[in-house]
Amino acid sequence: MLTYTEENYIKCIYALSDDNKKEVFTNDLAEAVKTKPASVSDMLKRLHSKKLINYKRYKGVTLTRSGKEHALKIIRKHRLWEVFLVDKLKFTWDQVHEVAEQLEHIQSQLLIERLDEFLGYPAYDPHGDPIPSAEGVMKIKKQILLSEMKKNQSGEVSCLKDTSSSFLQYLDTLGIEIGSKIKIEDIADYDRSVTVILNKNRKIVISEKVSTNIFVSI
Amino acid sequence: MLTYTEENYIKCIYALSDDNKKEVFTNDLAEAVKTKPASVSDMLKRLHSKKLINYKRYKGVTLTRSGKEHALKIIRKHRLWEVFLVDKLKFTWDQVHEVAEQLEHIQSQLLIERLDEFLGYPAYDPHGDPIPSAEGVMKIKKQILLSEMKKNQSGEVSCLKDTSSSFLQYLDTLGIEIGSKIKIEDIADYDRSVTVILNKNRKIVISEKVSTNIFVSI
DNA sequence: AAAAAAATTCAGTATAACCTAAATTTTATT
DNA sequence: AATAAAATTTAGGTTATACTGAATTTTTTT
Ligand SMILES: [Mn+2]
Ligand SMILES: [Mn+2]
Ligand SMILES: [Mn+2]
Ligand SMILES: [Mn+2]
Repeated sequence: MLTYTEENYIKCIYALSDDNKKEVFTNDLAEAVKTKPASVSDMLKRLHSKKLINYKRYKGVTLTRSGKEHALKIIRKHRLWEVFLVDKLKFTWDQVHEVAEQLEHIQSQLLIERLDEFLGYPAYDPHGDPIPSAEGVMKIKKQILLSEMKKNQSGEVSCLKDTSSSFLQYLDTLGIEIGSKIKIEDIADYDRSVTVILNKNRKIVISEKVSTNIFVSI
Repeated sequence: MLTYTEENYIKCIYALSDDNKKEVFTNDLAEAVKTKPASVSDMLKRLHSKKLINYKRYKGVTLTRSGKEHALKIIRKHRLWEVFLVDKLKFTWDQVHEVAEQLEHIQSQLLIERLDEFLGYPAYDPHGDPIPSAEGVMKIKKQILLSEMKKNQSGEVSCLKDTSSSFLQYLDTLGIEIGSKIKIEDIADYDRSVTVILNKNRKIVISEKVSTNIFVSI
């Protein structure tokens, strides 16, 4: 059984490793878990002795098979709880993350199975992120960043890179949500801001900072 | 903010104090939280310094106003989650306690308000225990132990003193649930076992060990 | 009132998780 | 290749929680 903190490290390593494809480095991890590199080194030793990570001093870490399984379980729980909060308890998409951070650590196989069933086996969370199956399989959607789209290209908002409250609330004011139809009308050379036709009926201008945080399926 | 363990102590003190009417003693508390009296003494000092308990060495403890408020909030969360698990996720009444022990520590005002609303503001949990209001008011039902009923007296099963899985599962085999109609047909002098008419159509015999763990409203 | 038993506290130990500062290793630059 | 810079680890220490065994205080029994 992992401690609360160990679970957070594992989850973080998975997130920073891009589905366990890249090594994760101590300083990046320290920043992500809001602690000091020295503390991370301590923890990496622990995680290694528990066979959750592959670890060679100074060389960065990856998750072992077991570590990745743990990570996907926690992500599954986090995202299912987010769906619960939005669909059943009428939370807004910017209110769910903090609570889900706590709920993801609840230990009960039965609970999460039944929750999944109760929610109708959702495939995506409120921010468009895919929910891993009970077997630990997560299918990645084909999607590109809005900032990478060409003029006149169309698509549908599928997922958000930044899920901070402030970003989500700003999207609310813009009227952008998961599933919104997008067509690129123009891209300004000067600042890379894009003019977008939203849901075929509204024209809005999006800064580069925003367009690099929105994924679109095309 | 209280730690997980502090919350468990506070809840336990409340439970052992019979709604804060009696002092609670170190050894009893140690047994209840499954630790050593020496550890309890440590914790009592901490809880005292946080002004959650009234504490005089060797004299037992009671909760302060603030301590009691905390206790009732935790109990409220525990029981609301139990209702959720049974009503929405099809848990049986003997499966909920362990998970609720974890869920009761989730910190979110909004979550518990919305959960309460989602469940339709239930007054009782699956074991018949009253759910404190958001303001911390818990109304005690008028009820007596089945073992204290007289011959020919009638009533309705309202609450269970023992909520262990084994007891609840035994009640399942007897066909007893919250709301079951009860009439005392006979009481054996020899072992205090009672013969009961259940729901006006079935006759069962109940040992004293069982009858002292069932509350009945009359 | 003294002795025995029970309850409680005190003193010391262990573990998880963190920190700062210093040392080491790797990488980048001259 | 030598030096400088950056990244990482190690060393040593702190705080919070919770444990055990010994000492102390209170209560009960004789
Ligand atoms: Mn989230
Ligand atoms: Mn999410
Ligand atoms: Mn319970
Ligand atoms: Mn209950």
